[in-house]
Amino acid sequence: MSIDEKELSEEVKQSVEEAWPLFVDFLKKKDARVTQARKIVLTQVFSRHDHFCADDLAAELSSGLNHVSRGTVYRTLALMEEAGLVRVIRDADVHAHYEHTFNHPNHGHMICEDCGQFIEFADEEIITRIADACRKNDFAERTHRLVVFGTCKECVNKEAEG
Amino acid sequence: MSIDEKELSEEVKQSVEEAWPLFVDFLKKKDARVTQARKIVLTQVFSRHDHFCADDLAAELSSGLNHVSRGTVYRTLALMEEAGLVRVIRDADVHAHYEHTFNHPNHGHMICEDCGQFIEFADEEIITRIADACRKNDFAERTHRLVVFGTCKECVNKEAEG
DNA sequence: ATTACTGCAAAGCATTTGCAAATGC
DNA sequence: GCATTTGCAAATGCTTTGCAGTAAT
Repeated sequence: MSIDEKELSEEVKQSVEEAWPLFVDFLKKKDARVTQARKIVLTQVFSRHDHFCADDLAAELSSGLNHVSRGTVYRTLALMEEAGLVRVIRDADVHAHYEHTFNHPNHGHMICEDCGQFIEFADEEIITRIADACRKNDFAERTHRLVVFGTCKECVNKEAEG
Repeated sequence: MSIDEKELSEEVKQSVEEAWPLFVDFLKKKDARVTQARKIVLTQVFSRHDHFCADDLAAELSSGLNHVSRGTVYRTLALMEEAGLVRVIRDADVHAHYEHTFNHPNHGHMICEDCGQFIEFADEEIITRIADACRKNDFAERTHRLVVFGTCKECVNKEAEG
């Protein structure tokens, strides 16, 4: 049951050929295993040109030769994100987070993935440029959201000490 | 059982005094009703200075004099967002959306709230400015996400025709 | 009076997880 | 051979919803 038998366009094949070794490296560095299931998921990801959601991908792999279970698809996507091979556009975090708008113009947020802290930052130019991009695309902006994920100063230091 | 009996700082009182009439106007325009529960939720929202999540707010209002049920808190927050009084920082959309990163630098997405379409847009300067902001805050960026919500050209036209 | 809103508890639903079997190393 | 992964199905947990009672207009 090799996945190479799938009908893949040249473009997809090439992406997979470039991306798979990167994933293998990542897995080895992590002392994780290089498995069939992980290759199938990666291939399916690169077979899609557009945006997709985890559940659709899982559905596509729920039957047929290249079957991978839902749980494994979710687990592999998380790994691929960690490896930087996939990006989350819209996340389904357990909690929806709010803030009030009153006298508080839109701004970006940095979220520390270690301690969960939110740091606000403002940049007029970014807001202007977003508005410009919308104008160019004839898109009527209602609101926007800019979130940066990473590690805050304190947590970086903590790690360095540890 | 008036909510005015709550101990509120001057600052909070003032925000509520300014924001409540705006919400009342919004509700009237919508032919929706101005209710005690809605005022309690709005007051609680402005009693928080920081970011909060829907469920925490619901927990705070789940007991005591100013009791409001979970369902109503969620429904009211949605109304307040529509009214522009509250902003969602991190949403719990049903689906998490992904895209691949390979040969595909980070960029923004406009999501049409009518048809669900994703439109990509790139702006080098925005990326640079985000990196600058992170540097200033000693924040180690792993990745960022920029999403604009609104209505695409086609859907705006559709509405105009309808 | 009429109609919308609320509370409650149950349902929804994407995602996560526990555990036995399978697979990579 | 041993440890990690997988598949399956059940659990999780935020959010939504149906319905009967309540409150706003």
